[in-house]
Amino acid sequence: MRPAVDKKTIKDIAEIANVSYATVSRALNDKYGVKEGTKRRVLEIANQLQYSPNAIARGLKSNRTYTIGLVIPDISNPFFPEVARGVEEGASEQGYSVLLCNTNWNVSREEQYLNLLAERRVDGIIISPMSASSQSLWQDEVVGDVPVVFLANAPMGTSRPYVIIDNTRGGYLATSHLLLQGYERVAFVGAQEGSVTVDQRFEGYRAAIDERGARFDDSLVCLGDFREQSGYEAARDLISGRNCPDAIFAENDLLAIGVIHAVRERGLRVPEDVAVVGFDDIPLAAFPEIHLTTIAQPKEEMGRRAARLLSDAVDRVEAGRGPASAQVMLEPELVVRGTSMRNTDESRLRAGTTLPD
Amino acid sequence: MRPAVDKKTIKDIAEIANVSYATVSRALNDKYGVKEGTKRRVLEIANQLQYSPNAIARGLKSNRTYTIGLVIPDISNPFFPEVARGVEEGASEQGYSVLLCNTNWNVSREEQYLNLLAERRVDGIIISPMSASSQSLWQDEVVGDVPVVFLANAPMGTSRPYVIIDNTRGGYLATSHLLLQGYERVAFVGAQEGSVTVDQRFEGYRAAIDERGARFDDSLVCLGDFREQSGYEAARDLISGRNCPDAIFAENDLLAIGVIHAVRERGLRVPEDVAVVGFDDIPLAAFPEIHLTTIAQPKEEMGRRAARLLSDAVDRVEAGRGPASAQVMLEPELVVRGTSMRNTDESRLRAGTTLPD
DNA sequence: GTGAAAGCGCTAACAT
DNA sequence: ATGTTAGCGCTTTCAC
Repeated sequence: MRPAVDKKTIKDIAEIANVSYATVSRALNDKYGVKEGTKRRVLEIANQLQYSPNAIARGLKSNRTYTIGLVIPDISNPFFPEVARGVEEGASEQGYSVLLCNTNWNVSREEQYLNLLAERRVDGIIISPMSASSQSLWQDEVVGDVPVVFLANAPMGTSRPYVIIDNTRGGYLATSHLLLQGYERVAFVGAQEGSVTVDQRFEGYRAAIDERGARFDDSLVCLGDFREQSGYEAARDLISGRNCPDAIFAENDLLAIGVIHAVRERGLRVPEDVAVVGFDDIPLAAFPEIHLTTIAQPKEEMGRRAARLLSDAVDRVEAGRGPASAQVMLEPELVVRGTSMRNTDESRLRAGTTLPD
Repeated sequence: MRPAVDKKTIKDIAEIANVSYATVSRALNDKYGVKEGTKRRVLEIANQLQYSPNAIARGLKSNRTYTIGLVIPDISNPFFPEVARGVEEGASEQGYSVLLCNTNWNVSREEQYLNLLAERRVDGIIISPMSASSQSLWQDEVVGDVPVVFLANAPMGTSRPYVIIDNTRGGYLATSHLLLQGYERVAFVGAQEGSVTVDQRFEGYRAAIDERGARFDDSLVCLGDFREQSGYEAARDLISGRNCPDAIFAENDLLAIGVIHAVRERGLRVPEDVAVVGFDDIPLAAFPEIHLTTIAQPKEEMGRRAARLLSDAVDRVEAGRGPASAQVMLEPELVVRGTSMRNTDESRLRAGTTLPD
């Protein structure tokens, strides 16, 4: 029971304009079959009344909400804001609004949100799932027939649309680069096991090692979680271990930064003693003070494309055509900065900018 | 005309359960006046049918959408992700979902979104407005009687609820700190003029200068926009000007980081030659490589409190009680790090961590 | 304890 | 060109 001025409806307009409210609806929606005069009058009155069409009612009738859900682990993780921005942009271009769903890296919250989105009858869902778990979630039980697009992280072998980069290739690029620079004992620092992206990046790492004739060493692989602290700890262990690596590939930038801190704290130099390559190219990585070599994902573009893909999927479903699923795999890009080049002017130069004196 | 399995409704359940659909509604909503037996049966069937209540229909009936709009300039600006996270958390605790509205620092998009949110009949709006402009927007024409809570940035003298920090005091703290460290010519670098927060931070700056008996110098004030680049340019100009400052208060951290880069590029040392203090305490500021002294805002908490405030406001409106407006002004906190301490062990120590050797 | 029916605001047949 | 009416899925009187 809202007090204040209750919102005006088409009936209010109809009454004043002396027409049926069907006519008002037609006029407002620019349907044909309305005399110019009445149309103008209706529009005029609507304006005066500050009429605001009720999207809820419209949605009930049309079965379309023009809303999509964006399900991500954590908006405050530096990887996601740009992605989210891309999604928002793409979505709003297509006339959709975005419900922000932060799962907090929590599988049950992910499922909760999926149910919520179903109840809200969103037109579609863009999700960056916590992969391992998601395998089961995506057995269609939860999402039903709502179009879904995976973003940045997709279950292996899914038939649904997605926008990702080639993570395996990314891992390969990173590791090859290190090997080509002459580093020989390249370690792998990763977040939780069982994550599809982590696994694939590791796969690329392995492939590069094998291809370049380096020796794979189990003790050079270190898993933890996705936070800086985890990278810090991993690197600390690696360095103080019996066979200290001379390069570390961290499968995300936050980890990589933690790695750098641990290395420096140990009194070692980056990249002279230990080189570091990250993954994602978060904004932090580009800062002169960090200047991290990394594998870039076009985050904003990925978001935008996911939104467009979803919009297409919705249209297709609406039109009765089946959910043909575009699966977009973008090329990762190696961005060479200062943490991976040994004995070059570049590395000295860059390291130099960090110095206060 | 959705194909596939059309969603089940209470009628479907009613049919199978051999009761009227009113009864189903009651059972589902746990209303009293339903025999235990039927209730269980209904629930059972609902479950089997994978029934998912239609929030749209419910919303139409109840005039409540359990959705709020979060209107911010740009989620990819490092200040906002944490704020958004807080909002999302607070909102979902209270049973609300969050529509993410990125205005892209664009006044007309801000207004567009406000209209959109009105059409969607959100239960309330949390907004971090682009203040100067917003003065007009908030003449209630656009938002009507939808509860609004301002976040981080509120129009001067508004009677609506808000959650902000004391920006004037923040500016004062930052500047005093610099003055107390013995710096004498403290410059002010700010984003666009006419922003309430910028103005207030400047006011604090002025107050501190006057109070500490320093001389205010017009040529030490430099306005631009909110990006790092702008801080960089401002500092470059200040430094090469006739009276180079020995300290710079930048009213946000991104600006401050730009300032630092300009100073270093000029061959000057931070903080020995030029001290820098920022504002906001974005995650970047805490990194050892930057280690920026700054004024902290409890971003996540602010978001959470805004969500709670809004929830309260909605409840109040719903209950017919007027929109009593809690206005929360939090204390800013000076976080002293390495960019503002001259000639102390602390500063040398901190600067030292930056060195690769 | 349960059913019948009205109605939330809108759109879309189907009349006229 | 416009009016009448049904109905989207649900909640909620009001009867029985």
